[in-house]
Amino acid sequence: MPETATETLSETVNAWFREHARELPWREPGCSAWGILVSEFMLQQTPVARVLPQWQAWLERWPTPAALAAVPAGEAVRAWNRLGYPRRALWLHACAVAITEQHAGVVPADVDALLALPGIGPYTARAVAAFAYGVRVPVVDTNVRRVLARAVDGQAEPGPPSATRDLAAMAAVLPVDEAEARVFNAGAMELGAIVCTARAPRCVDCPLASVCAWRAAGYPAYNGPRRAVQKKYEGSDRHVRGLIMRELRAAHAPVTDAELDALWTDDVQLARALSGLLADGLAVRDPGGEGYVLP
DNA sequence: ATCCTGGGAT
DNA sequence: ATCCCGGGAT
Repeated sequence: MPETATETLSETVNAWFREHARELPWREPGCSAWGILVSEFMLQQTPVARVLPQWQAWLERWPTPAALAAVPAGEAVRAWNRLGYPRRALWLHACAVAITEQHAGVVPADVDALLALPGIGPYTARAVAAFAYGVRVPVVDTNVRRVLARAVDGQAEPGPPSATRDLAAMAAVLPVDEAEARVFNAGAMELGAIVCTARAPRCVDCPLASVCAWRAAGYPAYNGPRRAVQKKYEGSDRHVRGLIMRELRAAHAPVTDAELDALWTDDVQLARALSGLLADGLAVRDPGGEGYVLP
C-alpha cells in the first residue's frame, strides 16, 4: 500500500496512464530522440490531431537533424504549412543546424545543453530529456500546472506561472524511480489534456477523484487575477502575417509588391506585417531584386 | 509584459 | 459568431 499522499498521486496517475494513454507514434519505444524533439516543437502550439500527419511527413523527409540542417530554412517553413507560429519552423531548423554542428548530429540528453538550443525553453528541454532519454526531471506544461493546482493545492486554476515554483511543485510529487518518473511526467500531462481540462473537466472520469484537493474542498471557483483577453484574430497583425506567409509558401517564384498589395487593403498594416516578417527572417528580399521569398 | 497563428470548442 | 489556447523569445 502507498505510504504517502505523494505516492498515491503518482501511482494512481501512472496506473491510469498505462490503461488510457493515447497511442501516439512519438510514444512508441522505437521513436528517435529527434522524432520526440520534433513532436515537442509541433505540440507546443497545436493539438495532437493536427500534428499527427505533419509529424509523419516531416520525419519521413528529414529523419535526422543532419537531414534537416542540409536544406535551406525556407524548406522547413514551407513544410510547416498551416501549423501556425512559423517562427518555430525557423527555430526547429536552427536547432537541427546546432545539433549537427555542435553535437555531432545527436540530440543532447542534458537539460542545460538542450536549453542552449534555439527554440528550446524550460518545458521542451525537460520534455526531451525525460521522454527521449528517461532523465528524471520535472516536466511542467500548462496541463501539469492545472492538474497540480487542483489535485494538490485545491485551486480551480493555477496561479501565474513561475518556473522555479512550478518545477519545485512537480519535483515534490515526482516518483524517485526513473522509469516511474517518466511515466508520471507523461501521465500528468495526459490527464490534464484529456480529463482535467481547463474549461469542462471530466471529474466523473478522473482517477484522482478520491485524492483531489479541489474536489474535497467542494470545487471552489477561481478567484485570482483573470488573464488579459487576447485581441481578436480577425484583422489583427497576426492575421496579415498569416496571409503573407501563406502566399510565400505557395509561391515558387518571388512574390511581388503588387501581389502583396492584393492581400490586404490597409497599406500601413501590410507594410508593418511585412517588415515584421523580414525582421524575423521568415521572409527575405529576393536576391535577384524583385519581390520576396522564403529564407 | 507582449507578441506570435490558425483551428476547434462553445 | 465568439472564445480560448500556449511555449519561447524579446
